[in-house]
Amino acid sequence: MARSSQTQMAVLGALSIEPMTAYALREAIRDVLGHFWSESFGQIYPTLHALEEEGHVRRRDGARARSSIFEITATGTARLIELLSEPPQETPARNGLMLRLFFGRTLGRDRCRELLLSTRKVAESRLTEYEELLTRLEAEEGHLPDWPFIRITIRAGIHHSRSTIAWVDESLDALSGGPS
Amino acid sequence: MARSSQTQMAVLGALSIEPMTAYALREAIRDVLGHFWSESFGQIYPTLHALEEEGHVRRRDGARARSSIFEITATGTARLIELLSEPPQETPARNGLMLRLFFGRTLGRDRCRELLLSTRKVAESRLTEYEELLTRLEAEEGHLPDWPFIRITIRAGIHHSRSTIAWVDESLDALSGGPS
DNA sequence: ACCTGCATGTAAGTCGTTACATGATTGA
DNA sequence: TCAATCATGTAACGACTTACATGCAGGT
Repeated sequence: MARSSQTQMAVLGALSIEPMTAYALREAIRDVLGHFWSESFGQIYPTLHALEEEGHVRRRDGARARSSIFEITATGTARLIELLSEPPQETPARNGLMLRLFFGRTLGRDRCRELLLSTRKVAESRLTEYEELLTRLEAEEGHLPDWPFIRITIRAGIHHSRSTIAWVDESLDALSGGPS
Repeated sequence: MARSSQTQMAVLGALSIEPMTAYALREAIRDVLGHFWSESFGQIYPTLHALEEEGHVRRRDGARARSSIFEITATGTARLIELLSEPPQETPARNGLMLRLFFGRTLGRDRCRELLLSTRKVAESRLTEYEELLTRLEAEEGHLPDWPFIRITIRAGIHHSRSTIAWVDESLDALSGGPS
């Protein structure tokens, strides 16, 4: 239930795909889940130790103790399924862009336009990124059992970016005409 | 700059539209900004007091001291513009839905379908809500100078909900065929 | 007399980030 | 040998939420 189960979920999930060190874990979370998830450094180590004590992960000790590779255990997999089955808990909404636009009269039309333009730029580059990622992974990992699910998350990014771009264009139109 | 400027922005922004009590402020933030912003109770009072000390808001004292109506001052407006002009700071991504779908192989196809269906349901009811809100406010407040900006934020909700629905439908299609 | 809603606040605790501190390994 | 990267951890701090505590006003 409570107790930062969110971080546990991300850590166990990553290890369920492939065993790795804490350091690699952090990079995997940043690079692979980065588009929709983040964990800070200071969370990963304590969580990993807690999971180890509970027997949900274990060290697969190769020669050196200096860098331990963690792998998920059977109870860890059970725990992961349990966590994944909990309803996603919404983080409190905090959209700085919308807040600024909402008070756009005070901020001024020009600043709003700039905000919208830079939002568009970000959305466009994300869109390209997602599309390339999809093509590349489709070829490299298209046969893996995880792929259909990974694909869904990338498609979400694509849909979202496109809708952002459309909304920005509409909004810029709405803001033109009339002075500052 | 730092120091929970986000909360200050929301508070000053709300007061820039209309003076009100702390209590009303909390309700306004929940009801009006609720779709993209949230402030907890325990934040609003301290922030309001801090803003008062800095002279950015003042109490407009009617008869009773028991409920003070706060209004924004000239320096408060300046401060608000300053805050609104700062680039929106991204909150670290934490999308529980995507995390669960990403590990969908472990979670299981059926659970993923359920998740998607309930996401669709939420998106549909949001969409209806936004559309009704837009119609209603267009009539009631369509003439106010704040309206074009408020409208943009509602349209964002509409675009976003629609794109979510389209993505869900696509994903459900992708998940059908093949067993659990 | 009582309940609901308006109104104001505080305290404790969680969650999470950032910065700091340390050291091994590897390649140039 | 020196820099970059891999690797592990802690400590301090900040942001935010929840629960608690209090009391008034107005309607039934």
